[in-house]
Amino acid sequence: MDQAKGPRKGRAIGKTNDVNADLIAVVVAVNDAGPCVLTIEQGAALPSGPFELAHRSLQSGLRAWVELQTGQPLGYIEQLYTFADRDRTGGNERVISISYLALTREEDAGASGRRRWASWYDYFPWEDHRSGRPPMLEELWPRLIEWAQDADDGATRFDRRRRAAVAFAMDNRAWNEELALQRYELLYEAALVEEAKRGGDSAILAPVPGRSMSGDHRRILATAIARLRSKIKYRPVVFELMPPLFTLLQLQRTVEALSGRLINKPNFRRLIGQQELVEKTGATTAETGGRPAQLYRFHHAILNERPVAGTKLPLARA
Amino acid sequence: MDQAKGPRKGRAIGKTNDVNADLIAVVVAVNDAGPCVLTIEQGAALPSGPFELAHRSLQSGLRAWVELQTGQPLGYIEQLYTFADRDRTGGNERVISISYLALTREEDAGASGRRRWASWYDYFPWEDHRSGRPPMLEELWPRLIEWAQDADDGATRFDRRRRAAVAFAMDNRAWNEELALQRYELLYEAALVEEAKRGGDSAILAPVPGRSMSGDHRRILATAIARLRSKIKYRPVVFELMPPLFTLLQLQRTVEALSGRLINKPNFRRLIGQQELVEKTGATTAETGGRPAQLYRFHHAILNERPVAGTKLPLARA
DNA sequence: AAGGCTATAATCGTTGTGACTATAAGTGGT
DNA sequence: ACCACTTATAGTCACAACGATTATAGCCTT
Repeated sequence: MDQAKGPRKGRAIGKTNDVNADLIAVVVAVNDAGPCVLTIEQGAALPSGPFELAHRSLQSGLRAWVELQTGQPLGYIEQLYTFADRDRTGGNERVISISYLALTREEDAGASGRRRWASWYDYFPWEDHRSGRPPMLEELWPRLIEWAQDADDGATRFDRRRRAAVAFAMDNRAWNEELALQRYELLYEAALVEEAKRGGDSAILAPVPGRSMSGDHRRILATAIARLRSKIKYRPVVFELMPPLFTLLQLQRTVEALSGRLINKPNFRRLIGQQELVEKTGATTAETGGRPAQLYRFHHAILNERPVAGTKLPLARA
Repeated sequence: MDQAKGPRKGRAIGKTNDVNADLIAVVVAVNDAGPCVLTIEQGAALPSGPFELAHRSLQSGLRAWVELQTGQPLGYIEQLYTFADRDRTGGNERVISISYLALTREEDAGASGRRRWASWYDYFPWEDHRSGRPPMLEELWPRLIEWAQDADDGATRFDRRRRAAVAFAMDNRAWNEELALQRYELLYEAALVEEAKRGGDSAILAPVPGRSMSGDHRRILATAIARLRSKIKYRPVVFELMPPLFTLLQLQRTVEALSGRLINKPNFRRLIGQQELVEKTGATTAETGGRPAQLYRFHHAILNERPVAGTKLPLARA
């Protein structure tokens, strides 16, 4: 859809409104260790670079930067969010950041030295509920409550308390894995993450466990996690992360890695089966320890027939 | 979340990578005539303008442009999509467009001369199924089939035919209102809309009924419609379009206007009721002709408690 | 041979929700 | 006053979705 733009009124002459546009990629894969994100600078940053004239499109610019910085070719790509940073030079330049989510299979461990796959949960240890509720949550709750109490007026105290309770499953609420972004933003607002202290804020509190990243990259990663956790429930995107052949348990483990919670096995298999999302290959594998499992492949044709009703997953009704 | 950006490597010196960033707004309201979009230039364009240094954020820049061009203040805003236009000057400038969806109540009919509320379905007449399937679809099908047949190789023919069938409910398929964007893109690809012919393509076909817009504004509108039709099913955003007090039937008519299809009345009321999304005010209105209806208001508190499970709507299961 | 692991099938019961019917309470026309 | 028509509101029925659970099968290691 390359349409010429219509006439523009009120466009200022000259360079006063020029900006730089940055492309930032969250590249996700899943391996035995869990869900991973592709990083540079020893896990401190996401691959990124400016959108340049040489790039044919935003997506191709992103692919170029990721491949240059990490050697990783990208398959599935989806736009996440665009935001404008605050002036950082004070000059006549601003930066717009356009973030993308990419899904890939973790292959090609090419020796591009700067790249590194890091687990999601190194950055967000409170997000992994596959082995039950992380103990650190119980240490987190009182700190959030304290932050809520610190508010000036009663309305804000009440609001903070409620937001914290919803996001972090306080007061016997159910954990909602899709609130990953809200949780990070709440911790940022409460100055409980390292990033919140860079602005010169004289907050003294020790940050919560979890590795930080440069800039707002950890926030972008949280955005990607939330988006992906939501999307796997209604679109069959998991298969972008799977090898060509896989067992149903491998598929289930991948979904569990992403959502950060366990799934009932029989229900998972029934759901996958009745949606015709996979097809048997006839081959089996004995690498799983117990009874050899059927190897399946993704039933690509289904993508065409059912553009909407995607991969519903049995992830806790209420 | 205004975090300072980390150090950047590889940033080119000078102005070579500068771009202009445009903000484009799809402002939606619903009145008795149906779902409307705020336009300028007699319905030929959406409000838009460049992101400028004076703007504190992308959102505030958007609000400023919309208010300047139409006098309409905006409430709810949500980012839609960011795309890069192809070079249009051939020079060292590119344009990035950041589009937003805004929901508002159509009040303040202030005399700002350039503004005009236009019905969605003037631009997409095939999207309104509230009175059954639009007859024009039957004239559209053969043209799409013909386009599919025109493909060079068999695989493309098959693919085109299938995409057309899914998007436009051919072969007794069910109509899916969320595919508004796919439908427009398909018509564009098939050169059945006026916009497709601007590039100098020597297509001779007469365009399908439906008003066009300048640039790719109609495509952005289609994006907004698809997003909104999807979102009302899981988030209570409809209420942004309602007056403070409303009857359940008015609420239902609004949802029907957006989704372009009719809803079963008892089921709609049951769903709204059991989700506690509205609360009775005690007041009634007799303006509806029959038995006076209860006036409701949106139960704001519910937004806080249930951040996820939004407004599920009884819109055709399969 | 036993125990452990995984794969695979089948069952039960609750909830969600689409389709439908019935009743209540106003308006306007004759 | 009656009737036709409008809309509001409540209730029922049946089926499909799905969470939880149990049972059986097949291969491994020790």
